[in-house]
Amino acid sequence: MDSDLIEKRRSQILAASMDAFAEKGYHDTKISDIAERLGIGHGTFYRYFKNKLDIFFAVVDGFLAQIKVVVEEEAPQFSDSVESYRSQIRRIGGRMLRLFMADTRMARIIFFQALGVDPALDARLFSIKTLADSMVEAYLANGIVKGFLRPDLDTAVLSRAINAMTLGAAFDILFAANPSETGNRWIEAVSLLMLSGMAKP
Amino acid sequence: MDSDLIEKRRSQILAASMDAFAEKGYHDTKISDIAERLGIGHGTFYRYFKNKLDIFFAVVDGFLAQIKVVVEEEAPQFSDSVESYRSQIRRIGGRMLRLFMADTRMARIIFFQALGVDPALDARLFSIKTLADSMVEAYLANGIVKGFLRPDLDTAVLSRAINAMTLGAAFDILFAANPSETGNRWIEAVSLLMLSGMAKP
DNA sequence: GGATGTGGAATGACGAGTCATTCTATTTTT
DNA sequence: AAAAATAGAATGACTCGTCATTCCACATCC
Repeated sequence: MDSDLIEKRRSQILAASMDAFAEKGYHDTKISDIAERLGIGHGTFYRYFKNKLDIFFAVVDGFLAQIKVVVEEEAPQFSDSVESYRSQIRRIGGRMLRLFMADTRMARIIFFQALGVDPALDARLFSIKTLADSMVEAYLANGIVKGFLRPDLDTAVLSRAINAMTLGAAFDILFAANPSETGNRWIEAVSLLMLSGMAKP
Repeated sequence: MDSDLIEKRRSQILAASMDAFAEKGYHDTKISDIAERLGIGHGTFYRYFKNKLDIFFAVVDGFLAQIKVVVEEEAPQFSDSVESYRSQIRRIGGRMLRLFMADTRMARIIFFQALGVDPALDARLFSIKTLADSMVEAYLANGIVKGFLRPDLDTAVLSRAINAMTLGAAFDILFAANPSETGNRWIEAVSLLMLSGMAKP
């Protein structure tokens, strides 16, 4: 009845599931593992979630929604110069990486488990990727229009390349001794690469 | 006795497994699926492979070995100028992408299935990544020494970033209408990005 | 004391791996 | 060269363990 309590239970189960999935992976996690972590019977689980896929979906989808928010919130702010673009890169990159740093479990699940469990989930991941790609591409197009980026850039490919680096950074951070320092190094190195390239001027 | 025939059977099973794994994924592929594709009894499978993990390992490891060869073969050739470095990027990138283009099934398996099946396999993937990272880093270090790359580059991070883009390219190619054209676009866009950056000069 | 929530035993589906048996091809015997 | 013997390759019914899911007896709360 008390929908507050129901919500509370649901999020307890969600949290325990995150631990379990991050630790042992989707297929090796039993419903009873999740229940055991909470000290509840595993039948109880089914009062709160339809089935195993349901909860995995909930776990992953919650995180994807957060990513989507970051991607979309940054969308409308276009810059006018290389300098403001650079600080934009830093800010968006920073937000994205902080998202991954905030919950190592989620990052682990996304990188190691999410793909290939269920077609619908794959599609979800894919659509976020596509969204991120087109957002980055819009930024590049803006830079070309405003005249501070080269006019001949292959924006479709470069936007994907940039997001690939973001993913690479998030992955790297997972194993870094000092995540936030590592994150900053990535942001600096990538923004330099993006704007100036590596060749000696 | 005839070890030729045994080898032949093994590779038939290997090929059928690749199809199956690429199509349905590791967990959803039954040994009987593989056998069915070949029109053999599933008991026969066990004459040629120890178990399910054994064949998955064989499939993935074969491909990883190919990647390793590409990575290692390119290692010793250091360039002296931006121009020769650029053509080096093109050549190595091209070889790598052709590897992924050559067998879409393998690329699918690597991206969607390989991770999280077995710790030993994860470790294998990881070690290839590390190898690739240090190879790219050696190239960057060479460029700095030779004086055609900026001396202040964060080579550790940038080498990872570059490999992340390579992976991004390979992934993109998987879904491209025209893979080889897409591959070339990636190579051009990334080599431009790497050397000159995107900012208008 | 009824309604609602909970635990964990019971169920059933599923699939990996085994093994006794059959089949086939090659070799040996007559 | 036909018949018999042998090796070893192929088969698939069967076993066995593993979970996801269901069900119901019991507890807890109003």
